[in-house]
Amino acid sequence: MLEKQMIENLKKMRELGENPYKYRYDITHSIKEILERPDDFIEKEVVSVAGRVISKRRHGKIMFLDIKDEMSKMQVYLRKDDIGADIYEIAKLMDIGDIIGVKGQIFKTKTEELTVKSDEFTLLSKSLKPLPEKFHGLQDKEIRYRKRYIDLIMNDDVKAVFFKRSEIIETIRKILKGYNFLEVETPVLQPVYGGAFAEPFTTHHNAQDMKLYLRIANELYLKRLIVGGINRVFEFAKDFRNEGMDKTHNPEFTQVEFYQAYADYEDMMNIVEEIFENLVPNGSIEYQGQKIDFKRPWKRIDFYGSIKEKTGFDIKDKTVDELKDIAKKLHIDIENKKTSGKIIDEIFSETVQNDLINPTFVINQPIDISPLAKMHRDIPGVVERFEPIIAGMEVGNAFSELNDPLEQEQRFNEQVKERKLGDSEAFEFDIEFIEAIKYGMPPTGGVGLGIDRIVMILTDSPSIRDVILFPLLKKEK
RNA sequence: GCACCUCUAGCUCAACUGGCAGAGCAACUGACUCUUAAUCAGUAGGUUCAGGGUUCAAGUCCCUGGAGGUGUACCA
Repeated sequence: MLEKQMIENLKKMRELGENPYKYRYDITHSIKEILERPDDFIEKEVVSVAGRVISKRRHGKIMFLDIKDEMSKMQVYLRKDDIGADIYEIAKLMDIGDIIGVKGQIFKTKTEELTVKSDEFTLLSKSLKPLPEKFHGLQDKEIRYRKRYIDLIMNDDVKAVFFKRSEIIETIRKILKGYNFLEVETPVLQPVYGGAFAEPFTTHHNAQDMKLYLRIANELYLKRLIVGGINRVFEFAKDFRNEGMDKTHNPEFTQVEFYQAYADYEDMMNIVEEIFENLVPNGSIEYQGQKIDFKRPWKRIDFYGSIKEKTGFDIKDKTVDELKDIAKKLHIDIENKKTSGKIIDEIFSETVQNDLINPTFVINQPIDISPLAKMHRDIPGVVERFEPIIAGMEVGNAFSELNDPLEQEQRFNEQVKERKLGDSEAFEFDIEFIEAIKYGMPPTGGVGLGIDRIVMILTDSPSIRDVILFPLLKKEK
């Protein structure tokens, strides 16, 4: 009904000789600029601003509007006597949601509100769908995610999250570029997937009649570039994992991975700390009611050691049956976990991970859950690896990269075995990657950081869907 | 995947143990030249997510399906 009325208003505008969809409009100032230093504008230069009408108060021959541009909103005062009777007729046909431009001086009303006194009024784009009610805004989560544009129109804090997201990515990029890392692009479509434990999405290339996977990670390609002599390399990558969705998982998500030749995992911990030092300049933030302190150096805890400390059990060098027994004693459900690596990992996340609120590097993970990491130089059975944990969330993964091709070959073979034992997430054997590192890969440190989770933490968002503009939803039926 | 919850006007929400489907905002008509959740008078607006069942009677109870949320599983 309302839509019918809005189309009716559009028609009436056309009958009055108005084109309701203009081509351009000269804006002299953003509303934000005017609000920031009002004294420079009040009763001074003529400004023109443009934005969406979000509310309308008509009083006979005058009207007040609130318009909103990208960042801010401001009141507009329209007088029939100022803009002319013809234009005032157009203004009367304007609906909430229409996009307009106004030109005039800034003044303060009796109630001290900064207002544009419009001498010229231009309807720039007629809307034909009613916006949600102004006071309660848009609450329905389904509409907010499915039609994010309405969410952005109505909810300023949502817009702020995505501006912040862009800022975070820019900060990371700037730091890496500052250290002469080269930004590259590597394939999303991969004939062999690898670099992480996950189920891939599969697709098909018709012309080549070839099965392809959407990447679950870009690690093995970036390492090829290290082999090729690009000594510092990074990529902001959309990765895809064919798995369940929850507060911290979306099937497509963003990671930044970076690799530095001649560095080890200690060096990479320093860069990660530096990145967060820049992302959180005042040293601490609050996330979901908990204070998080980012001051360097971050706490480091040993993978096996922290489990022992927490539970009293030393789970290193145990058989699968012994591990199952320990898990049982700790009341951890490991029904679906078959390999010792999976059980160990589960014990860790159930006992230690959730309590790590302040940024912590969990270091020296077991070798059997780290097929791309180099063995620890001193401690047998573990690798040189760290996972940064913040607010109980794993926000990254990093190692001194394994560059011994024969050992890598062996590790892939282990994965193939696990795959045969039923672990559908175990690696495929990537023979081309082995070939690449056979040409010689320098010692290298590498890091992957989960951008979405980092944005969640820095914007105090409880769900990954709040930091992804268009999170995956089922098709509407 | 499983469990629980939700789905009513464009939006935000009501409707008792089954008994005429309602309000505010938005919209429409009229009044109003400093209002701001403008005000005042009036008007209109519904496949109650879809389909089936029980009943004299279903928004409400039952079944099937859909979408969303929360938790859990999976997921490094």
